[in-house]
Amino acid sequence: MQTGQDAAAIFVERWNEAASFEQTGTCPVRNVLDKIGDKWSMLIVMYLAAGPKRFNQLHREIPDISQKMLTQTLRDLQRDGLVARQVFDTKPPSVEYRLTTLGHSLIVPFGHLIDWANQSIPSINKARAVFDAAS
Amino acid sequence: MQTGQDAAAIFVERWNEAASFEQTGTCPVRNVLDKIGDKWSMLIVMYLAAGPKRFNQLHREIPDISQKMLTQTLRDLQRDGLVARQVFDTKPPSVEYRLTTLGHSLIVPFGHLIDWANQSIPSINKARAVFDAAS
DNA sequence: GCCATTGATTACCTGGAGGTAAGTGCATGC
DNA sequence: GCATGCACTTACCTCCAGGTAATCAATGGC
Repeated sequence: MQTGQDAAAIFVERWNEAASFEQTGTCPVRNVLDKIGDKWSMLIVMYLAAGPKRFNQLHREIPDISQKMLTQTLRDLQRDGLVARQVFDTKPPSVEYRLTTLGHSLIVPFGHLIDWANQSIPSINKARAVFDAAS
Repeated sequence: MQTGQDAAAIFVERWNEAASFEQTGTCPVRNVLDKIGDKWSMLIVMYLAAGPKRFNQLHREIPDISQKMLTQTLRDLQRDGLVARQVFDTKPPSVEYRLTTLGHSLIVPFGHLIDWANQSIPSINKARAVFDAAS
């Protein structure tokens, strides 16, 4: 709770700080949250948490992602230093993706969020049912 | 780490489960992540963490949100049971928003994420600089 | 020769999140 | 009698994340 309050203060502060930038929404916290909110980043991180994977291996395990989005999301993760890309000079060149130390460190706090989500889903669904019934 | 791995497994499982639905993206975990990823939900939760606030009070404290989005986001949070709305029958009717118990419980895991983000920003920026230099 | 696989890139298109601006009904202040 | 504040609602528009599909260059199997 205390940590939460502190975090809230920092969060709001940074957010406001970014708001004063105006030109670009370069709030560092928002920056991270955008990745978490996008459709594929966290899914890929979670798949890579199990160990390094090749491009098409990921593609097969996540059938509903397009090649374009897989490439693009991996690039973004690589750019942010969460994922490392390694090319092997085999006959048909193969590429391996693995989480970096930084990438692995995300799994812990993100895991807490997922745990919260899973625990809270019943309450949320109940609240929604009540809300929708009254409208 | 262990918790993280477990969370990852549950996450991926649920995600896939939702993928099998096909018709609607009703993955419960994605459902929660969408709120966290959207532009205003978490900012409002963080502002309300400090205590109950009135509509226009929030609007003044977050100047760059539109009335439309403030109303809409508050409604969504209310529907999910994260925020409670209380109407006072004063001469110009006033409305107060406060976090529910469920809403407060989000602050803890979300705070971990923010902490991670703040701690990791230097690494991320460095990684970006390196990546951008090599392209 | 034909086709598949590997890891991409590119052009084109759509849906929906979110912004802008105006309007609403009521009450108080000047 | 006009403006202001409160808590919205509505119509309209814009932008971009993400999807679809075609293409690429090299290689090995049939």
